[in-house]
Amino acid sequence: MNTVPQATRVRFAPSPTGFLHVGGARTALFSWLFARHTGGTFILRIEDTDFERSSDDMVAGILEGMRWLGMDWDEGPFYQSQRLEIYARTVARLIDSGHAYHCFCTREELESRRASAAEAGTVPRYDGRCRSIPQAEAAQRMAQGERAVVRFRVPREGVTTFQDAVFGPMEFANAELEDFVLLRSDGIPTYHLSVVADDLDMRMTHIIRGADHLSNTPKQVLLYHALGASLPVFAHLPLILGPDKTRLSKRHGATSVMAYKDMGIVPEAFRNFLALLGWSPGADAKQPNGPDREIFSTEELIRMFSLDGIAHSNAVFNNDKLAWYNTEYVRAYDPSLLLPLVEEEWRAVDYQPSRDREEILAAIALLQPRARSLKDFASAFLAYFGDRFAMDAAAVKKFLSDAEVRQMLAELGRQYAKLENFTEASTEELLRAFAAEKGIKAGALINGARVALTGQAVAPGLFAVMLYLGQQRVVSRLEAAASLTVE
RNA sequence: GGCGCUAUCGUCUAGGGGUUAGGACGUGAGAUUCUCAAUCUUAAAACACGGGUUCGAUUCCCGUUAGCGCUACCA
Repeated sequence: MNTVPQATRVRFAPSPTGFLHVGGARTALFSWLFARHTGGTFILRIEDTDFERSSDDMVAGILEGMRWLGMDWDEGPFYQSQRLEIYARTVARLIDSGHAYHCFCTREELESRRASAAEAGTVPRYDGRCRSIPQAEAAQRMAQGERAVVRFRVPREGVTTFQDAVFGPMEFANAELEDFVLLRSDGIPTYHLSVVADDLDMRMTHIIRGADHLSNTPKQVLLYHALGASLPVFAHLPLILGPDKTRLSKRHGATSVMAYKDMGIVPEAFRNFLALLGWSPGADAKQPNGPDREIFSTEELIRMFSLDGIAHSNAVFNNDKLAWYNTEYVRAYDPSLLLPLVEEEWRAVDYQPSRDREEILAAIALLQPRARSLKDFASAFLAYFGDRFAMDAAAVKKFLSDAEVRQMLAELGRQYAKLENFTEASTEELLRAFAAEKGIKAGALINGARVALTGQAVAPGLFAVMLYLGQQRVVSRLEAAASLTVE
């Protein structure tokens, strides 16, 4: 076949029956990466033909999630609910060509037939009893007010085949397929019809979606054939599972991507993590000396992404690894780029730092080596951004429960007040001399001072903290240790 | 039940007819001593099972088992 290089057109087509969830986000990411890698077009289409379960809030939530992850789209969002004529036209064509027919069986009838089939132990498949109703008769019955769905006339014999870019050649016996519904009795299309009609209308070249659609694909292939269209490339993605290896769901906790934002995850970390769930850059990640690479910039991901690297087996979502990615990203950020994200966290908890921008950036740089998430800056590390901060009870108990130590810290504070050249070296020198004079281990004083100064048992090196905080704050916070009550 | 997909450390994965089966997360141990949720060193940890094919299978084929998916007037 003589193939003309064709610009790729790929879509992400979520159903707004829930927020953007992890699985959907991964599908979107792979589609987006593929479109960007191939220099093609990325299209967003909202599949809202299930009016009962779709809502505007969910659409907004999905768009928010897409933006958070930095996945921009070139066309859309298109809404299937606004494209009903296209589906009606498509169905009319299929009826005219004999590929589809009206079915007057009611839901109740179908259900009872399914039930008895189940009882008899046979396969509960639509028996095609309305297949032979002539079009004229069908038209007449509908004119009299009878409700009908439109079904696709699946060939009784033969096989339907297609090539999946991930799973390879696929073959399904037509006899396994039933005459599925294209148009519901209220005139709303079902998924199979709308997805094919739209993918055709929007000239999609690649259909990237979850493997849960693999078994649905032959039905759609049949539709393509019936419409005289050539097939797009199908690429099915293995699913993402929860820790118990069942399909990821609400039971497993956070399932909406925005929940991860709320946990203090930075979008780049989430994206990096997601990209390597079910896809691997293979040799591109190998380094001559040292471990394989795990951290990739967006540009690298786009450059390296290919359908070939997609795994065939399902993957378990690993929270620990996500947390590790987050840590790596949070620590690698330039403080000035991290600041806006931190500020968002502060707004969320209604916190206002009382230091100026330069100091805040310095504090962020000081804290980054120990931070794991954006949340750290909005809770544990607040003592660096202002004077309003909480004392961690466990830390106080561990290092400040001795009243004598608290008194010594206050006294140390008074000595610091008199220190002329307040530097890392001088503060350390003074503290160690003071400890020696008091006959106490320097470590005990250092640990106590850390808690007095930061409210936490975990902090950067104490004297770096002192230098950052400045003489005045160090003095007053140490002196305040004396009046601390420990239960 | 039928159909489909899948199977490498606990997890994510690399690899592929002959390898000490590689890396990452997590876990254990040790070091450091100014804390650790920091850092460094280090250890344990995998080819599901059974048959073929082959001089040789973890790799290819078949089967078994297990897991997942589909089997709607949901998508």
